[in-house]
Parts: sequence; structure tokens; C-alpha cells
Amino acid sequence: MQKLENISSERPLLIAGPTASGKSAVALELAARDGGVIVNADALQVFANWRVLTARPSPEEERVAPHALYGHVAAEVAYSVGHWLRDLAPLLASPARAIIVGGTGLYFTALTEGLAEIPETPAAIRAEADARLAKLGSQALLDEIDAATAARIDRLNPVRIQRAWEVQRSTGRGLAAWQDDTPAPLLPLAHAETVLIEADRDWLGARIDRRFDGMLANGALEEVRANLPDWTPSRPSSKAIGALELVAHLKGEFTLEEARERAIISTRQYAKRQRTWFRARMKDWQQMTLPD
RNA sequence: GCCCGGGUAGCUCAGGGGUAGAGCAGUGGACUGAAAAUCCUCGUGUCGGUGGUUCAAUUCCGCCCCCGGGCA
Repeated sequence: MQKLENISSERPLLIAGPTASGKSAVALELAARDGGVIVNADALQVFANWRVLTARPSPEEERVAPHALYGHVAAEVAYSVGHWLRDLAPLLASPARAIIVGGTGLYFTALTEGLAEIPETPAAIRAEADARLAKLGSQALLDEIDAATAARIDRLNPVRIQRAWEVQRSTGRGLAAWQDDTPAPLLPLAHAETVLIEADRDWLGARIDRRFDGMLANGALEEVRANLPDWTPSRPSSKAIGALELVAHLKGEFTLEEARERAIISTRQYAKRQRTWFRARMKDWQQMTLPD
């Protein structure tokens, strides 16, 4: 951790890295050294129903330093970046120094580059979009989107099309117009200290394997079983890697070994997507290579 | 030992006289509110080995090796 010695403890610190790279340990070490509150920047660790499966800091670790935005959202809530930024704002305004750590690239980018201020999509509009998409297909939705937005989004990506359609339907204004009005970022990169963990692919792959086995040993199956009565695959909290796989196992569709295999593969694929995001969008961050 | 199947991309397999193709895995990429989401790109491998037939064999034939299953 040599490199971390010259990090100023005055400004907020952002720590990003792929899943299983050891970000939390770095955050904890710095919090123990310089003080501050550790703030979660991981889309799935916000949910109350997952602790083991999302590798959230343990109660013991949470005792070492204050933690925020971990497990503070109920499983059924449709949480997203906007909520996260709004939850984060007061923490950044408080005197305690924030150590923001996570693996969700979009969250960091929204924080340091800004996010359009678009009103939340009402549940009814989401339901309408779901129904329309199922009935007519994404091409039909695309046809109803304004030209500027249609030109900007990935027209082959149904989720992006649906998002644009929902914004237009609920606000009467095109997504592109909203995005063009994006306000200044909550925390410009220049006002923060940054650490981007660059993990060797094979090293990380092995850690992912070990971590998943550790999760199984620490009650991941029981945690998933507890979610079973109310299991709703479509909600954001259900997207935790391993949840779908272990639910399938509990329903007798996969052996445990198959579920494990699939969950590990999904995790590795996720880590790859994270690397792609980091490489493309976090070029200006201070890099920390692991293993060193 | 004999009789059937098989041996083709990392894995599962399709194909078939003119040197081969899918899914998965993997790679690179995109991504301003589901982002642990979603989407796009990329497929040369002694077609088990070896002889033969043929203008041409991975494809047909012989022999050998290996893996299943059956019979002894």
C-alpha cells in the first residue's frame, strides 16, 4: 500500500475496482489511518436483503469505521443511480471525510461528471412500457422516440430504448434534451482523491472462485432461501450475481455445483465489463495495480 | 476377445469427397436512472493415428489407438 501514503486526507476519496479485487480492505485501511466514513458505491450492496452474496462488509468491519449506504434499501425498492446520488449528497456535505468505495462505474461517473436531472419514472409508466415492449417489441418503442434521442442511444439495446421511451412518456421531453441539460457534477474529479484498482485478470479470477466458495461456506444458500418466499426476478435487488443461480438450485433446477459454476462465470464476466468501463472512463484516476 | 456407438474449436456437439460450423466459454468494445443491468464485435482447428482409393480425403475403405454401452 506504499502508493496510498501520499493521498491527502483532506478531500473525498474515491476507490473503484473490479469485484473481488479487495477494495473494501483498502478503504478500511485508509479509514483506520486517516479517519472518515466509508460510503458504498456499489449498486447491489445497498440492498438490505443481501449481505453474504454481495460481499458486504461484515459487522466486525463496520465497527472499525463508520459505514454508509450499505444495506439501507429494502429488497423491493427500484433503486438506481439517481437515488444513490441523492443519498450521497448529504454525506459529502458533512464534515466527515468520505471514502467512497465500490465497483459500479456508472455511479462514479454520475458523481464526477454529472447526471441529468430527470424525474423518476412512475411505476405505472414502467408497467406500461413493459407491456408495450412485450406486445410490440422494442422497434415499435424506438419509433415513438424523438429523433435526437434515437440517434444517441443504442438502438439494438431494448433496455436503453425502454428507458428513453419512459422518459419521453412520463416527462413529455426527450431523453437527449434532458441529458443536454445535465447539471454540474456533485463532485468533480479534480476535487477528489482517486484510486483505481487494476487487478490482473487471472489473479482476480482465482479470487472470484475462492470468494464464491467462501460465500457458500458463510451462509449464501440460507440467505437466498430467506429471499425465496418473496422472490421477484425482475427487481434490481434480484440481480445480485449468484442469486438467480442459487434460487434455481433451491428449486431443484441445478445441482449446487452447476449453480456455483454459473455464478462464478457470471462474476468473471461482470469483472470484465467493469474493466472495460474503467479503462474507458477512468483514465485520469490514480492506478493501483494488484497484485503488486 | 467380439458386437454396436463415438473420437471435429477450451467445453458440448452439428456437418460432410473440393482443407469446416453452431451454442457455451473466452476476447475487444459500448453504455447519463434496472448498470452485479443491457447491448455490439471477434471462430484455423494436425476434423484420434496411419496406410490406401481418388485429380482431390477431415469426409470412402483397411489397420491401429482411445472413450462409452452391450455380449462373453
